[in-house]
Amino acid sequence: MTQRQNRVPYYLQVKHSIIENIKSQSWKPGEKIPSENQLMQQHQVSRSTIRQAISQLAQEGILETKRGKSTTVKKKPTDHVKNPGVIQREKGSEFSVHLIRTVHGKKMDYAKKMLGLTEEQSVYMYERLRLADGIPIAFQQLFVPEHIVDTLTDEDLLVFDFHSHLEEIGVIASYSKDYVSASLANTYEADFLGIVTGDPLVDLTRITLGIDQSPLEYCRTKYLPSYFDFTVETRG
Amino acid sequence: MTQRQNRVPYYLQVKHSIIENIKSQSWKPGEKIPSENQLMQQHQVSRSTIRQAISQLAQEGILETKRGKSTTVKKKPTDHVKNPGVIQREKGSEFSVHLIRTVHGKKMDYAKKMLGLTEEQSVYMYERLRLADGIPIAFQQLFVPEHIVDTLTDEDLLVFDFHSHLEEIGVIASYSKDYVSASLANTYEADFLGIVTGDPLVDLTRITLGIDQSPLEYCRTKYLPSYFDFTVETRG
DNA sequence: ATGCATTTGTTCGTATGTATT
DNA sequence: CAATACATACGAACAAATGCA
Repeated sequence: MTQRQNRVPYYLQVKHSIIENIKSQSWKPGEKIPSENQLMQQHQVSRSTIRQAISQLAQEGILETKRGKSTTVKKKPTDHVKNPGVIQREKGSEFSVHLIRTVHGKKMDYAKKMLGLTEEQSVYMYERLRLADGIPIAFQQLFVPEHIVDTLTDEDLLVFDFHSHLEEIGVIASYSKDYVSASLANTYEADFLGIVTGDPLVDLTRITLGIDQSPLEYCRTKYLPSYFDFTVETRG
Repeated sequence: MTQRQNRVPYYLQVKHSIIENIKSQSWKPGEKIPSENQLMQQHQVSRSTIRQAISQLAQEGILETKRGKSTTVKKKPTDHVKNPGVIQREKGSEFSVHLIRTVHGKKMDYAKKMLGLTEEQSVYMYERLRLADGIPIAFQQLFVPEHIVDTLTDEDLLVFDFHSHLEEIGVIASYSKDYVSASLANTYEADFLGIVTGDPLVDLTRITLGIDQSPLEYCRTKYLPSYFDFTVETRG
């Protein structure tokens, strides 16, 4: 397995071997990996070398070590986001979406402006309710240009994460921008969310562009503050 | 320096000692630190122990090592590199700060919890108003542990950006986290901000840690939504 | 409850490799 | 070329936490 002529340091070879085992699902998240002694014998290197590989993987958040217990493959570290340090999370365990209504037309000037559409082009607006464990946590208005709608099925409109769903059906997003603000619930929104008119909401606006810079979606979501986390970490 | 009866591992004692030297500016960013051999003799421990301390600090981004060259204190990348795509902006042209009041004590349990302080430690709270062009745009409560306050002058409390001001006076932050939410103005806040009780506010909470993970500040700022921008761009 | 085997954590010492000055 | 600096690697010993018979 490990070989000298490579001149790749042994500890890196061990590290890659461990990563391969995890990627191939031989060692699954939450499960034990072989002990340091076993790895020593498998790779025919010293314990220090094994430890160097493991400690690096631990610091990278891939393995989890604890004295006295076996080293395990760390379970999915919560969020795998494109923008390191930015975490958007809805709180709950079971999520679903309820479609309130669909509007199709050439009005909705503000949305059309945000999507960069011309006068003649038309827009679909989907008003949706986002639910966590059956409780409404957000009121959402999703604006999509007609030419994108043509590629969607009815079920596509009920997926919880429309944004990442776009990718799955082959529509590639190259750029998206989120604006965060606060607003207060109007009577219409409050009714759906089971709150009182005037309660505060986290107001999230997202614009997504395709690889050719053409607009894919303009989405405005108003969350109950306690069901939504938006955090930004800065290191260095 | 290093002593056995502590039962704090030697490598952690060395690590701490290095951090102290950096915090006290004895070893400045970009400059060399003593070689592993010198540190061995200073601390009277083996080279492996020194290396364990240094390699961890290197992985934490505090030191920079390179074969053949001296280990240096890593220079902090300038602000804009920190988190590409995340923009926080207050709107206006002329900014200032008004100090409403100062509270000092051992109550304020929530703030102490966020700062990771013990029962006996005390906290200073500064209630400030952030103004843009003379108009109040945010109500801010800034909690600082006593040992940080000791290093501050009265003028330090009136600077507009306390966060980046910390760096200027030599207190080095390694990590900060911002939470964004929404809340509604209570009567007290509304009064200062010139709005009506119940108006929505963007609720920004920031926690800043030093390089030794000790808490530097816990800050809660409530902005008038129209005077604050928080945007996140994602590419790829 | 006790004790023993297992597992990771800390520390030492030594030797050799490789890049920089 | 030599001296210095960090990097890799081995082996050994003991400590501390855990789990099991």
